[in-house]
Amino acid sequence: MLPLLKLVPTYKLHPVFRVSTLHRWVYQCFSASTNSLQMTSHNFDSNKKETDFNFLFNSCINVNVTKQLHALLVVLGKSQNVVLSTKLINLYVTFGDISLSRSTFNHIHKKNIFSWNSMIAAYVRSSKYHEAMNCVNEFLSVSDDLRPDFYTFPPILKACVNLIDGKKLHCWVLKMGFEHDVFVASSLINLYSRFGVLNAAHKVFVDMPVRDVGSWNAMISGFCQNGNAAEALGVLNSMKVEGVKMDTVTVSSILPVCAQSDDIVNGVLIHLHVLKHGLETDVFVSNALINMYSKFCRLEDAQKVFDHMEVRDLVSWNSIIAAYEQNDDPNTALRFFKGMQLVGIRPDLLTVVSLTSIFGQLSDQRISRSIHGFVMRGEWLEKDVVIGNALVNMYAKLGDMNCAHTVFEQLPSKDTISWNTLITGYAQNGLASEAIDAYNMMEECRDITPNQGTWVSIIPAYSHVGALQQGMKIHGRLIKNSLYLDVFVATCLIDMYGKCGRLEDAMSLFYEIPRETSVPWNAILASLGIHGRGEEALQLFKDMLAERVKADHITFVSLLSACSHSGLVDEGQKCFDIMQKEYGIKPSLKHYGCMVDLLGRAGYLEKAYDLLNNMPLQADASIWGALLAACRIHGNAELGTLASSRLLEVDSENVGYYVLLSNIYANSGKWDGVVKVRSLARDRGLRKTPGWSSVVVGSKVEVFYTGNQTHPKYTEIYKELRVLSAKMKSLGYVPDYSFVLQDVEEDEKEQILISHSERLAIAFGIISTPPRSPIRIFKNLRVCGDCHNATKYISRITERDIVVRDSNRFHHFKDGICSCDDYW
DNA sequence: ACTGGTCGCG
Repeated sequence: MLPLLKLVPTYKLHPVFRVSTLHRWVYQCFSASTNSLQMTSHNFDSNKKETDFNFLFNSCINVNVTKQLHALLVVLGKSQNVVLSTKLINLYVTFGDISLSRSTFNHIHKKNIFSWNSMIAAYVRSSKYHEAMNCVNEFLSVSDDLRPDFYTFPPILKACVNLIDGKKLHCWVLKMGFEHDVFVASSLINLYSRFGVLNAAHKVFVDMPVRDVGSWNAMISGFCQNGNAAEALGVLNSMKVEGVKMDTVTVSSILPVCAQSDDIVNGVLIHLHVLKHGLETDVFVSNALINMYSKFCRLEDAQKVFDHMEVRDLVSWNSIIAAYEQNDDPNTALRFFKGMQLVGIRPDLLTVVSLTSIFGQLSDQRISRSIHGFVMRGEWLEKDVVIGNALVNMYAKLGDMNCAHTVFEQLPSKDTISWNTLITGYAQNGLASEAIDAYNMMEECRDITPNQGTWVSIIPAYSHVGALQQGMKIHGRLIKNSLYLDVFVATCLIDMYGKCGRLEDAMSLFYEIPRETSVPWNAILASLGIHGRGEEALQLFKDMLAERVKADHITFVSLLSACSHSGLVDEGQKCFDIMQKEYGIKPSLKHYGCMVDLLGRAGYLEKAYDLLNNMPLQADASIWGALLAACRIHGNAELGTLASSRLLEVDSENVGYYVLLSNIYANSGKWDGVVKVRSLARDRGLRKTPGWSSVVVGSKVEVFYTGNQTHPKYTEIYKELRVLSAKMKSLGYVPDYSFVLQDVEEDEKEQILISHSERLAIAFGIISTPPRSPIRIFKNLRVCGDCHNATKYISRITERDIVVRDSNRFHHFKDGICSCDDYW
């Protein structure tokens, strides 16, 4: 007869009121004199049955009280008693002292199956899986008369660390006929789920003649942890059909699935179930609720759950801290961290991971360094890679890639995420070629396999420098394993094709991939925008709505900038309105920037200025910059002066603005203004962001910095530029010195214009590629106005199509004409 | 007397 359902007494923990009983007792035994100790032992009837000791065992609340009880049992001559010793083994491991469990176990002369089971389980409970397996082997070799029973298997199955052993154990279970025991079968389900063999797990599950809520939970969590949300919810549903009610475990494994599959309806329904059945007093449940609401960005709900908790553990605090940290509120997160310290809960590794992210967001250099020190002192770097990865990420967020790289180098072990973090750090700090170098080094490591995270960090780096060939190589590699269908990877590829001027390739990829979320739509809308195809962007937006894809704030940034690049003022205005009225999206600085740009470019300078003045947010440099650029196009020196003075208040470091202002003055003949701006720039000792341009020749990306004279082809490049310059002048080109800020003689100014990075890159492209082939240039800043003009002439003289992508948009030069004229 | 299934990081 198979043991199917058993009533199992679970180990109840120690009612506190009994503590005093034991203390009084132990006090009588030990704190008094030797005589009274003996007297007490005499008084205590040593023939008492084992169950008479229960109240003492129930009174043990920590390892010290347990030791006292242990000593008492020794005095009473009970140290050989297998029942009492087994209880001690379990108590010691409950309080985290596995070595005391072991020595207690060793002292038992006649070990029985109960004591072996407890010892094996004790190792598993303290995550010493290797020792647990050793103990099993010891058990099999030492005792001839004892056989494992169905209590032995669940812990062993849990300790199993590879699938091959798992399958052997499964055979063993079958041979001994334990496969229908609820606990053993649930453990098998759990084992197969851990190794991702869900069909095997599911087979064990369906073959079970009797299932308790634990078996359902094992199956559900198996699907959950392998990311099969639909199947998990399916099992949950049949559980409901069979009339089994969700318990705290079910709820805490299903809630993360709701978050993962963006299923807020089910999430809230489950929360209602929790409230109806009073499950919210369980810490696991409340913690899972906090995490779920955090993923849905519903911080009020997360906090409500947190506030109502009666008992909060480390995970609760970590969860609420991470909730605010993940939703860009580092200050509140920090307040909760302080609250946690106040109630005396010690931070663990994950707390520190959140803290690094918080300080990265707060961009506080000093505290960031102190947390680095804290990690080093605790030698936490050795404990887990995640903490090191978090530090690399923190320094990257602070823009300090030197420190990030140093920490990275010091990591005792590096995983794929370490590399991804480093690559992303370089890429997001505009150091694309360093990102590419890091990626190439990563490819050389044999034990590191790139994953989705790698692609989404390296592809943008390639598109940043216009390395179309390399990007396409990755695309080809991803087609082999279908990862290009991953929405995030595909979106990067779309963005890359867009930014590299291959709009058609971007479009065809877009139509190949799943489009249920706004993410790929936003990318393709932005691509259309920088190519000046505003009408098509608006049409695609209509398609997006027809396919019931929800537009978000990024959609509107893409859309507004598309309108702005194509001069679609009314349409842009309309988008701005429906964004607020129909979607309830509060415009951010980016949206206002697009609108100022849109109105300003089209010549509605006053309207743009009004909007800027009346917006509820503090204008930043990019918005004043947009207004200033518009003033330059339309030659409005007054407003331009005003904009630039405000601009220099918020960002006096960016030399580009001085150039713009000087250019405005020069165009309106205000030469004293030009002089003033130049001396201002000189006095501030401006170090400008190094401008660079890149050009792809063959499969190699060549990068040129302004004034770069170290390139191996330097002589030929400058020779070509001088030849071109003479031809350009004969066609009517006049250098525009207002783009030169330095106070030098005219011929030197011409030399400076000639050494602009975009000019060097174009010249290098001309001398390195066959005649009349097209040239693609990338520039990290905006193209200089004089270079823009010069490139028109160059395209005519050399009969080449020249495509220049700068930080703002595409410029397509063909036969002396550019696709856009408002180049600033 | 001993057994299974639950929450948090980049």
